[in-house]
Amino acid sequence: MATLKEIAEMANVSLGTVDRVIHNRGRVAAETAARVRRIVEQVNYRPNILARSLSSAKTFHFGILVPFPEQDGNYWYLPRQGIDRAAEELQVYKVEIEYFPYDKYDENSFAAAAQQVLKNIHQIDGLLIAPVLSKAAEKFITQLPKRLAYIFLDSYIPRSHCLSYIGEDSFQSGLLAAKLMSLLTHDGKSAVIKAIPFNYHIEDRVRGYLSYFESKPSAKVFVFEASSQDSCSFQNAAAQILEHHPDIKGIFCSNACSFQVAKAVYASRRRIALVGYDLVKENIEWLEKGVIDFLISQRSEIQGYNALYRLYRAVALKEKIEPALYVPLDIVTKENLRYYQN
Amino acid sequence: MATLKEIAEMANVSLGTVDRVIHNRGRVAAETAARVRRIVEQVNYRPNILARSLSSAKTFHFGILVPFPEQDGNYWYLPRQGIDRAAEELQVYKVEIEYFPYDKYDENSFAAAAQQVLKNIHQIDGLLIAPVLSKAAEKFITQLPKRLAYIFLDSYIPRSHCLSYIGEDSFQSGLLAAKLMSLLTHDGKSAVIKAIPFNYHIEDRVRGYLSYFESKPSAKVFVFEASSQDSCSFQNAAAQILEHHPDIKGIFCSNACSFQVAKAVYASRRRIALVGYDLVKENIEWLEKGVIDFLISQRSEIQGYNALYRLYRAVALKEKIEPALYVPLDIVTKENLRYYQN
DNA sequence: AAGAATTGCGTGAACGATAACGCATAAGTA
DNA sequence: TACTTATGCGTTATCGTTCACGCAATTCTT
Repeated sequence: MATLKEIAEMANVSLGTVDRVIHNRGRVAAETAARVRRIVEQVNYRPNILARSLSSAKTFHFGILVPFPEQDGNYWYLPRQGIDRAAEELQVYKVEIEYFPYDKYDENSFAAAAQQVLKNIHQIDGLLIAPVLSKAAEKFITQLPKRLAYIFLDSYIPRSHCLSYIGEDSFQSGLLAAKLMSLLTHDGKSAVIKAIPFNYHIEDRVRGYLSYFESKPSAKVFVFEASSQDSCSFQNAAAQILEHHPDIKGIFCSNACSFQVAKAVYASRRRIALVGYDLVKENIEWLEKGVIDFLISQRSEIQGYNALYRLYRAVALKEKIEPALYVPLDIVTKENLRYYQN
Repeated sequence: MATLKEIAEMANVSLGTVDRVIHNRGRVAAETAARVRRIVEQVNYRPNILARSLSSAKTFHFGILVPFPEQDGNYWYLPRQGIDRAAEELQVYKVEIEYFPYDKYDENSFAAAAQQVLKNIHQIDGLLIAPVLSKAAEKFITQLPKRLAYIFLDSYIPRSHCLSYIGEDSFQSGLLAAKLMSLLTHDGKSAVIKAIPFNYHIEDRVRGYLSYFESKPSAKVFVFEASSQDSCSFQNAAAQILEHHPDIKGIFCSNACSFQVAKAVYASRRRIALVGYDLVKENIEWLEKGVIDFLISQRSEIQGYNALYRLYRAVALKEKIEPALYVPLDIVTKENLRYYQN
């Protein structure tokens, strides 16, 4: 691999000149610059990242705008773990992160976090945003300086200038859930518990689920709602379903609160197929107990890890990154669970 | 993070002395060494990897002993992809790899590859071994110099001094396959196609499969064999099964040759549940077509990637690494396939 | 006791990039 | 004309290691 020094020799200039050309720092004659650039192309120069981050005085500051970890049945701990892991690895590359957590059910809370970010915006080199509160987030990103890079995690805002989106394909994930339910119940009657308030992901999962069964009219599906803010709401909803639908064969829980549903199913002493989401601690316990049949995992830890890494690569290494990364939808059951933990 | 220079100042010695202490290069008074070591402990010194690999003249050479990529229905391309990806990333850290591929059905071929390795052994810093031919591999590792680090990929040799094993838990993987088959066929009669010649993994998968159904006597299971050396053998075996067992509900193919089985199932025009292994190209096609219902993937690409990375971390960074990494057993179906492809 | 070998320690040149600085020469301004 | 300012380019210190080298002081030879 060619070095700046070698290129300098080939172009009959000094190392400093090559450096100036590469970084467009000016103070180079047009002719010389062209000559250098040609050679740079020719030898397919790639800067040595090691040398760069060793020499560069620059520290990168990334802001992380995500919901409080406890929210959505402790779901938000998972991406955070991945973010923290990436941050640790990136320490040697002079990367520092700061969390600006918010309450995902409170626009004011998001606004306050956003305000914090904007206050220090000149010393922030990039943002990782989970735009769960889409309206508030949409407003926020218009207030960002144009140069500022940001990546969306988990959710997405169309027509934004985000560098990349990392998350699941929710529709397909609902479809997958339906396929599993179809196998478990032999296309029996099933209930969907939709988390409210409105969330793009959840809606999409439910749409995916319903669309799978559209072609199977024998498999009846009923949709119910439960509030993801109130931890008991899912349990109550499930209990209601079980009480009023003695012929129900399965329940699909559209978010990480599946353990609440499991409690109700367990209490009913009936054999009900249960498909849910995400490897939060309590879900894992109910999966092990055999009350939850399948959990669909969206590799939440990996999502966080990859998101921060991509932000780093885009901002620090100026790499072009893929506009979207759809993470695998892992099907987790009692039999393969242990290999997904950590 | 403390640097050598800082430690040197704290210990009232020069940078070079600290370096000698840390690397046990001698030429340091016992007293001085102790003093330096205490401070090194105290400040929890971690060498800066960037600076290290930038300055170090040392290039690491790792040998890769794996079967030819085409073997086992092109299976061995997958780990190789991961190894290559890791090698590319590790280039800046001065890592070079060399393949010593062998024919997994020919002990002589392995011996020849091993001979090649031994010939250049003094310039090799570590080995990645897929000890598929366990006897030959066992003999080989006794011939290695004691200092030489090696990691097992895919398969394992007990009582060896390997740094780590990376692969699947085959028994559990067979169990998982059985669970899926049980769902697909409602505990109907199923056939297992066991790949021969003898292979520890395959045996274990089959044992896992059978053990799952032991508790369900209604679900009859028959075991057949097919040679993984002869590409048509699986197709023929499947055709035989389908012909002689009109009441069969599902086939479990114990290795990556599942696409051969799919051909036979497709030709029979019967609706047969089919569970197989690994995301090789042809398997993916039959999964998309709906002939294969589930593929269990052992993250073969990731296996390769992680294996080389661990070898690097163990040898170059002298990190302690986990003695075993059981990769997740991914359940891949038509609905979530696309997110597993690369 | 004179010379050789060993021990203890410091020095300084890499590695490849960043970025400040300095110094000519050229162009613009009063 | 004498000055500032801009342009074009080279030089050099720095980041944190590695590692060869060199030079005393000490110890071992014979």
